[in-house]
Amino acid sequence: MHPPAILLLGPTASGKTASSLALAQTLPIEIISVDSALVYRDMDIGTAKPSADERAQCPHHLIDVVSPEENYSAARFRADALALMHDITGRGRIPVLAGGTMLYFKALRDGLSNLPSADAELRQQIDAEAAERGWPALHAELARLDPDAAARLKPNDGHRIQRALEIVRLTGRPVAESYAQREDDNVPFRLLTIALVPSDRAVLHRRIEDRFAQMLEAGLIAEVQGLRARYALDPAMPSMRCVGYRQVWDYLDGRDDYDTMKFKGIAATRQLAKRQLTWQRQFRDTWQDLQEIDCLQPDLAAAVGQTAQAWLEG
RNA sequence: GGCCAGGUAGCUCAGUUGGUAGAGCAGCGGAUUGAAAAUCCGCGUGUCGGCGGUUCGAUUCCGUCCCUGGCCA
Repeated sequence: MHPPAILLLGPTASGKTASSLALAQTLPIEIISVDSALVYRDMDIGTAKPSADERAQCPHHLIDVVSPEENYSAARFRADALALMHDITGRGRIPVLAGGTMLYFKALRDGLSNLPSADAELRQQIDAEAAERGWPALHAELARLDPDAAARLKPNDGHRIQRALEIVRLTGRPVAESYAQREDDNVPFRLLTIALVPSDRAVLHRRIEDRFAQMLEAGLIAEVQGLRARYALDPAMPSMRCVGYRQVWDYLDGRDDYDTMKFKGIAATRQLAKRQLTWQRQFRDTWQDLQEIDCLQPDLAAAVGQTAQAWLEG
C-alpha cells in the first residue's frame, strides 16, 4: 500500500493557502508549493506568497528556491516534488501539494517524456532569428525538419516552435520520437485530488480585483523596483513575465500610466484564473480521484478538511 | 436659457452616399511535455438614446424630447 498524498489545486485567489494551512491544524502534513512563481526569491507581494508567519505554522517547500534571474521548469518540479514527497513520508507525515500551476500537477501525475533540457544559447539564437524573420518563418523551417511536429503547432506559437526546434536540433530526430520515449512516470502514492472551483465566476473576479489593489497598497511597485535594482533582470525572463510584475515593469518604464497598469494587472489575473479553470475541467474528466469543492462556500477550510479526513479514513 | 459637438457591443470608438453594423480592449470556450502566472487558437444580435415623420425600407434623412461635454449668457 502506497503512502497517501493530497493534491490541492485551484485558480488564483481561490483560498488555497488558507485551506492548506487549515489541513495542517488537524493532520500531520507538510506543504509542497506547486507554483511557478513562488519558486522565485524576493518576489513576495505580487505572488501572494505565504507570509513568514504562515510558513511557521507548517513546513513549506519549493518556495524561494531560485533567483528571479533563473528558470525553473515542469521537469525540475516533478523531480523536486517526488523527492520531497518521499522525504515527508519518511518523516511519517503526509505531503500536501498545493498550488495553481496546473502543468506542474499534470507533469507530476502523468509524467514526462525523455526530452533534452533547455539550452539557453540555442534559445537565444532562435529568438534572434524570430525577431528578424518572424515565428511563421521558423514554423516553416520546422516543417522542413519535422513536418509532424510543425503540423501540431500554430505558426505564431513562438514558445512551442522554439521548443520543438530546440528538441530537433539537440536530439537530431523528430520530436515524436522523443515524445514516445517516456521517463519513469510512476507516482508511488495514493492520491486524493481536491480541486477548488468557484460557483460564481463574478465573485472570483471581484476577489481578484480587490487582491490586486491590496498588492499595490502593500508595495508591489517598490518590490519590482527593488528587484530591478538587485538583479540583472530583463522583461523576457520567466520571473518578469509573471502576472503583476510584467504590468508594473511597463509602468516603471513609462509605457503605461498607473490606472492602465492596474487595469492590465487585474485583467491578466482574471485571464490566468480562466486558464487554470480550463485545466481543472480537463483534470476532472481524467483523474478519477478528483473531488471538486466550491471555493466560495462560507467555511471552505472546514470543507477541505472534511474531504481529506474522510478520504484518509476511507 | 442660447449655440456647438456627441449619444452605436461591458469599455473606447469606427461605419452605414438609406437595404438593421465592426475593430481594439474586456469577457467566454479551447489547446497545453524542461519558460506554463508562459505561449497560442476560436467566439461579436447590439431596442445603433426615446418617440414621431418621410420612405417599399431608417441606425443613417427630417422633427421633437431626453442625456453628456464644451462655449456663451
